[in-house]
Amino acid sequence: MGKIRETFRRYLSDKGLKSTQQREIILDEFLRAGSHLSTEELYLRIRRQHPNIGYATVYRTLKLFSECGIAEEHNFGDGQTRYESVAGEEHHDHLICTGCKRIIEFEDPRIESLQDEVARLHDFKILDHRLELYGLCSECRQK
Amino acid sequence: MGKIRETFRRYLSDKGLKSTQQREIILDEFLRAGSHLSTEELYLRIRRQHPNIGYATVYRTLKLFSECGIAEEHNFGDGQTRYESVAGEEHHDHLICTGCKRIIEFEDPRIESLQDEVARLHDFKILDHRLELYGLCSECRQK
DNA sequence: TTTCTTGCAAAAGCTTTGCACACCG
DNA sequence: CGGTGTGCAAAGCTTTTGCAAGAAA
Repeated sequence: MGKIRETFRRYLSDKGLKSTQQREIILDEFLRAGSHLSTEELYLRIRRQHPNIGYATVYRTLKLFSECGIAEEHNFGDGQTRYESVAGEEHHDHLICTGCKRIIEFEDPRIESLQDEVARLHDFKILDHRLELYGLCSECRQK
Repeated sequence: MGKIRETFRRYLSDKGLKSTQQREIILDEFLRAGSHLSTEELYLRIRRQHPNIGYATVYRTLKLFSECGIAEEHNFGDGQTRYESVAGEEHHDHLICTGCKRIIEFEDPRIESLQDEVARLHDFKILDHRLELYGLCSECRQK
């Protein structure tokens, strides 16, 4: 079984929560679909195959994913919360093209370590961070 | 006259917009009040002295500030848009204490230049960016 | 059974807009 | 005057929640 599924199921049982068909279906689709989906986008995808699953369930399940650490919430400024699977991979940040809305992930350990340094300077304990670069990709600049 | 007021007035006249009492009052209070205010917070402050100024006017005026570059919109994840005055000062980023909600500004040119490097690598033209470090300040850690 | 979940619909927040009247240039 | 701005209230959106019926343990 996938590591993520395992993490999720363990979280549920640890908390006395239940494993349900809906949660499995939502997790499947969440993992299958690309990253950075909004609640609504995921809901619409799921509804194709499972029209009886409600928006609230998707919403609540995504919160669960976030709580147990298999997904991260993001807010790219379009007024929708987006979720991204964190498949045990390295942390990464985002380049966001304001033209075509494309989201590119990147990762730079040098930036991370400078962040740690800033935090030390201010006697801060960093729990999370986000770095987003907004701009235009080469294609959109040509238009 | 302050540089910011001048910028704002020039923007208005360039666009054929009008300078009004309300806009002046809102700008005054915006500059006087600390940074990182939400629309509502600013509205409440203004209402003390000017109970007849409506929320919508504050909202629309903040948008104007943002358009003409004297304010920046932020979203720190609490569901409210916040505005910060950019008094011609250096760009800076934010350390946000999730305990006491305090917001500390910082600035690190080394991080900025690494960001530029990342953008170059992906053939991106950066128009804006944001870096936010969430965590606990020393006081909140002691509790 | 007992407790947790679900789906629906409704409530909440915050943001945005329509409109009639007021004001600026 | 003509066009823009204001204030109010209402509409829009997304996110949350209450509740009765349904499913897991």
